[in-house]
Amino acid sequence: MTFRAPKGTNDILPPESDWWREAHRVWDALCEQFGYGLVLTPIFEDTEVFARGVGGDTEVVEKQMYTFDDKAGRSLTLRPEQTASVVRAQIQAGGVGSRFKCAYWGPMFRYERPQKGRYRQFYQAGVEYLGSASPEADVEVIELGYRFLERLGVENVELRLNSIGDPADRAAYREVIRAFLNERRDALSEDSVRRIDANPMRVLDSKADAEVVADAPTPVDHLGVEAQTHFDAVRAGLDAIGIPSVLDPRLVRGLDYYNRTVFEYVPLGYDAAQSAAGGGGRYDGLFEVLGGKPTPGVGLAMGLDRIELASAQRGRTSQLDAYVASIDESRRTDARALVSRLRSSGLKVETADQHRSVKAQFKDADRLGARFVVVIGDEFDDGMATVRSLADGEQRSVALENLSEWITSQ
RNA sequence: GUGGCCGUAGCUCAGCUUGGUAGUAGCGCCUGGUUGUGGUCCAGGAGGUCGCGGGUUCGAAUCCCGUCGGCCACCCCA
Repeated sequence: MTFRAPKGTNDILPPESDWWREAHRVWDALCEQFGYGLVLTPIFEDTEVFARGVGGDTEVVEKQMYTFDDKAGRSLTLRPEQTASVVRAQIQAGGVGSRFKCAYWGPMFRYERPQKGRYRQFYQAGVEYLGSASPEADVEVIELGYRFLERLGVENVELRLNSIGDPADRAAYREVIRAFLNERRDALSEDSVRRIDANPMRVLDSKADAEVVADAPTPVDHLGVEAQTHFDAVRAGLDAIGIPSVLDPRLVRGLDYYNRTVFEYVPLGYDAAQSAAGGGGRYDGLFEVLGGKPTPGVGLAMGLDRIELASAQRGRTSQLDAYVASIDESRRTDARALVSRLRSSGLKVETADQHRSVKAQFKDADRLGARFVVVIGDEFDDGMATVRSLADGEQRSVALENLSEWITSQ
């Protein structure tokens, strides 16, 4: 009997995981710079947190949740996203005093049919900017996601931006779009017809009905004064810091808690149906929905699995500073002692774990991408080592006491 | 959830139409050509219950059914 990872889940092993380690470092550094503290929440929550937070009419809640009863009969759900958890945590902690900025990173779970860039366990890095209704918060969050992709070498990213207005704007718009869709009922797909009553705005991003909906009224043309002012400020703010964006009036997103600003990052070179590498928006009503005091918020989530697929740095392995090779069995102890000293001085160093032919050790070093091979032979007794550069084959004698400085200086 | 394509060595894949019991394939791996030296080259070698289960047949990688998994589109979103 052999086992495999469950459908839609992946093992991420070296050397592929080198990218993940790097992405995690980049993310942590970025969030620290931007002033976002770390938030850790449970991987499962009371099912109601998501059912209410994400919204009962959403695809995610209707059919994608990993829900189970624990031994005491509580209904729990593996988090399909983390915003609802973070908001729940803040309410539990007593609410947000002034502004509160936090970041997270971890696995999310949705029961879907897997595809490239779409898995049942997938990874998101995200931030939440809570307690501020200012468009400046939107701009900062959007910039952070943009910089993340930039630092990971994701090229040709299109930032798509839209505003779906305040709840009152949307209620008015809903009647307009409903009327439009009803007139064209016969031309629409089954899915879209079903949405006319439940969630007509969602028909806008249907691929099957793209033609029918091409000249449909859009939410951004039905914004109230306040939402319009807010949206203008977000766009101006992005312009001011040199982040290009395109207005996408058909961008609506599938979670109920969004209002006003919504956005997605789409790497244009990434050829797959699951094209959004990240996205987010404003969710000013979410605190009330989860039983808290009215508190505005804006956030984003970046899809690490998809970013990896689009990242220029994928497959790049980190270099080893030195590989220590022993000339024969009796030199293993000396080799180990040197490895220990070089590592203590901060270098990345590897060696064999038993004596092998020198040839085999060089091959090993080459495979690992070592810059230098340090040969430990009889010269070791005189305090010397032979150092060969694998890049150009140049070889020289270096005193052991200067070795780490010498390698560092190269 | 719906429709389609696919599953042979560690990886990429040929063979499947016309069933006869797997390939000098490429890459990778190991050893040797150097008694203390890689990446090139040459020689040799290891490695596969042909995803799994069942059926048809004297005989199945090859045909049929089921199942698991992957991919693509829809859907949905990260």
